[in-house]
Amino acid sequence: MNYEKEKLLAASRSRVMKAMGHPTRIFMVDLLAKQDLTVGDLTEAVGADVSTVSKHLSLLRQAGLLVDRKEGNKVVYSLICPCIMEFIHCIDDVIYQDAEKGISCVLPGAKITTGSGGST
Amino acid sequence: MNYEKEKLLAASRSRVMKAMGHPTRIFMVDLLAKQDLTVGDLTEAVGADVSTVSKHLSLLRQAGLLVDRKEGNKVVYSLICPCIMEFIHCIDDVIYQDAEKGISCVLPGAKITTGSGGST
DNA sequence: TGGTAATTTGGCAAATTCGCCAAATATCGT
DNA sequence: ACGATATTTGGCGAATTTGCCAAATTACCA
Repeated sequence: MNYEKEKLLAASRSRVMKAMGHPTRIFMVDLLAKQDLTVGDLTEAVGADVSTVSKHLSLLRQAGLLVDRKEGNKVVYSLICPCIMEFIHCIDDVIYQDAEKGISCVLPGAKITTGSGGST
Repeated sequence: MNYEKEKLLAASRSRVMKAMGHPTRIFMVDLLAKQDLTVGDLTEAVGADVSTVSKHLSLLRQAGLLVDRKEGNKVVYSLICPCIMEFIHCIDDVIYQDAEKGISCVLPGAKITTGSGGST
């Protein structure tokens, strides 16, 4: 089989995934899920150069995840699709499972039985 | 605020996202959502070098998205978390919205109202 | 045991991404 | 209009990713 359509779809999907495949970018998406924020706000939260943050935001906007609007002096960014966070919580499930396997252990509240405690 | 926890979480999330942030890799995840497949099967479907596919699969496994098992001569890969596909379908929503804005237009069956008729 | 098929690993060049600085742009307040 | 604040863009070196080839590894079968 050729999988032409599937590959095109995969290309589009991967673009959106890749947009979120960066710590700073998904961190900002997380913040924006709670409230709209200006570039300045996000810059302070992220703790990187403004230009870096601006470029990350631009990338997320191009991926179709964010919209921006001008408010006086500032630019306010908003998350477009509320379902994104549901989606991200699904990812968290994967992380939990990883954690159980000892791959990573960073989810707040994750109950990791490290140490010699026998897994069944 | 410091956002320490949030940043750690973001790092984990971005790892999983990044794993799917590649056309070939998310294409394989899509295929594996329908049925388990061997490296050989996937290599044929993808159309790249076996070693390339193997490395992609290894990366997805390390991200906690796939598991592999040996069956005789071959290695069979399976998608761990069924919810991944729901997650991906949420991404598709973003793509649809992008398409409406003319950003991209690749979803099969997407109804894009550009002025001129496009593909059949 | 030798040969074959299936998969993984090492290595390397090309391509892409990342983050900072400096400069440009836009808007506000006076 | 001028200076200050907020954001974007250009550019560059550093780091990472990607994909192919060749070689190593593993399991099957005669």
